[in-house]
Amino acid sequence: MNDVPKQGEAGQEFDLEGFLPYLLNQAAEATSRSFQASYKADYGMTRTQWRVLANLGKFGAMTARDICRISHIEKTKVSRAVAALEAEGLLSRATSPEDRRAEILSLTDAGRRVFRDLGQRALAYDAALRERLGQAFATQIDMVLRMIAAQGGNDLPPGDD
Amino acid sequence: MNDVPKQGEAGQEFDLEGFLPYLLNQAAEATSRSFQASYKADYGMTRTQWRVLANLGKFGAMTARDICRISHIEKTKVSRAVAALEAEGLLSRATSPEDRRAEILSLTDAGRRVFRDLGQRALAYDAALRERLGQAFATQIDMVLRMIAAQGGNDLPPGDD
DNA sequence: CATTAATAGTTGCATATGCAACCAAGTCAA
DNA sequence: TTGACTTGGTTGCATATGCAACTATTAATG
Repeated sequence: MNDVPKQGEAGQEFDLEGFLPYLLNQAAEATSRSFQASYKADYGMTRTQWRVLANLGKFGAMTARDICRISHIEKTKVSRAVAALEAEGLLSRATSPEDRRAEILSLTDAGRRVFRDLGQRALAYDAALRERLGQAFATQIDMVLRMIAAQGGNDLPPGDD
Repeated sequence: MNDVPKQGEAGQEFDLEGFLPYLLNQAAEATSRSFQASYKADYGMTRTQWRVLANLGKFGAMTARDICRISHIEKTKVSRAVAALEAEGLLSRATSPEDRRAEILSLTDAGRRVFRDLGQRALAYDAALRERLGQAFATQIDMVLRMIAAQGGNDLPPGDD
């Protein structure tokens, strides 16, 4: 905490705290971390697992590839999450009749129960958060985040860090 | 993609795509992933390393603990990032005179150079992104993200996922 | 002082992830 | 049909991370 950072000789200096990717990460981590307690502690699920489950819960049966497309999660991540969820008896696979490479994934009853439980908590969590932010803002932010998510990192392949 | 998901019997059903933590993550990942190319490809840095460096670059010399407080990054993560940056000759340590447990971290000249380079790119990246979003919005979103980051997940310890 | 309770950092271990290589089923064209 | 190419998924390996346990130093308390 000593010397004042030297100003960049040419333009303004870079300010981490105004850097959108940084802010987004902070915000994302804060919320995820907070909600993660639910699926981690109670169901021993990973974030990816929770996401896969949520997608299946929301959109119904579909193939791993579909999940990748929809959620922008990497192939291998999905593959492993699916394996784990299956092992837990939360989802089941069925080779697609049309394409024997593909596997149709669907939640089991147990899986649906978990989805409903976590879904409820998620709704509550989300509501509380938006409450604190103010509805108007919360609505706007949705739009912006969607935009960023969609085109913020165009050209690049999916998958987390 | 078969059966329509059964509506939750009680309240509305949970919609992943409207879930703030989810949206934040998507957005954060999209941007981080995009910008990460800079520090990863050119300097072989990890995101954590880049953040630590950015903090030191912005705020000047300080202790690892300070970095933790400021950036909300976990202890061990910082410890390792520091070790790595040191190995690369980008920062140097000096045991604090007041407290021999603490180490004062500061960027070396090389480190400052890297910071300036990446900082420039970050500025450019950020500007382009905000451009696409529209300045007005971008300003607002900053506020909201800060709020979320600050209190979105209060009560919880730092660290990623 | 002597003991006990923090605190700054590091390290071991188990897990999650990214990437590239790989297998198997499909497609396309000669 | 055969051979080249694409595509749905999985796996091996190296790396990044989280958590808990640990060292060294300082603070607090008797």
